[in-house]
Amino acid sequence: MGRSPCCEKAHTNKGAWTKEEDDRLTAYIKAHGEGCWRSLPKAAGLLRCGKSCRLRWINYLRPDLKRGNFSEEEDELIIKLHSLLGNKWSLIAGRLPGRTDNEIKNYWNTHIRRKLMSRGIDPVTHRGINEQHGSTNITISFEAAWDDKAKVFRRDEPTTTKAAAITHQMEWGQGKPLKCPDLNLELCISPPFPEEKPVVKREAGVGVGVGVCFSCSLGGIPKGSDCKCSSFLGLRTAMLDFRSIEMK
DNA sequence: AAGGGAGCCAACCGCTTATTA
DNA sequence: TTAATAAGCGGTTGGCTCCCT
Repeated sequence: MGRSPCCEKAHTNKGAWTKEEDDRLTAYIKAHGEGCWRSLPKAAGLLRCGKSCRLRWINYLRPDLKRGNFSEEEDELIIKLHSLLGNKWSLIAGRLPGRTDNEIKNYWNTHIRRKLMSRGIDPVTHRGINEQHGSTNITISFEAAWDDKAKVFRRDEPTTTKAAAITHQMEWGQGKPLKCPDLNLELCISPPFPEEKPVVKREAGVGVGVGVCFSCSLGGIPKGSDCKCSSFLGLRTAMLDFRSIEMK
């Protein structure tokens, strides 16, 4: 059995939105807010799929959208974020107020990719096109136990099945090192430790300070305002604080 | 002026993840 | 615990516009 369709295809419009449809959708959301997308089209008197309404609102009608050309600062921020996050457009968009994931994705594919190529940088790996790739091992391990009361992972306790499940969910190898030709890093992610200062590890004469928050450090949101440092990469399964990522 | 190709972007599709019963 | 459903996400497509020949 396949998934049931999100809407009745036979009675829905497709393709470009008309002015009237836009007005209806905008008026409805202004009056009732963003609620259940599935039931919205009927309630708003639109012959559209809920999914289509959601997309139209998020990508085009939302009043807080910036629109217009990307600034040089936005360009550089997108490049930085992409080098850290890859094609996680929604996460990148979250750091660029007024921009949507779709807009950034399109902009990346049409402008930035070419811009990087012209600089001799591979847009996928963010390394020089002519650079030789070295081999890399990435090992991610959790040494923590899940505290069900506090809903947090606690360090310095034996690894639990839940911690192992997260490793599995991240698809980073079930304990086996992941070979990645594009990075020369060995990473070790451990759970957050609120009172602890950011970890700085030095090895082979190279110090890596990693008290990093995307919002604060990359300039998206002023520190202390709306910054939610603890929701690292949107991972909700466990509270992974980027401050606790150790690099060696 | 017309035809064709390239670029751009809105919208769709299908998959994954989260939530609910 | 499991299945069904809803929402979210990223890749892809299709159509419009612009530019070049």
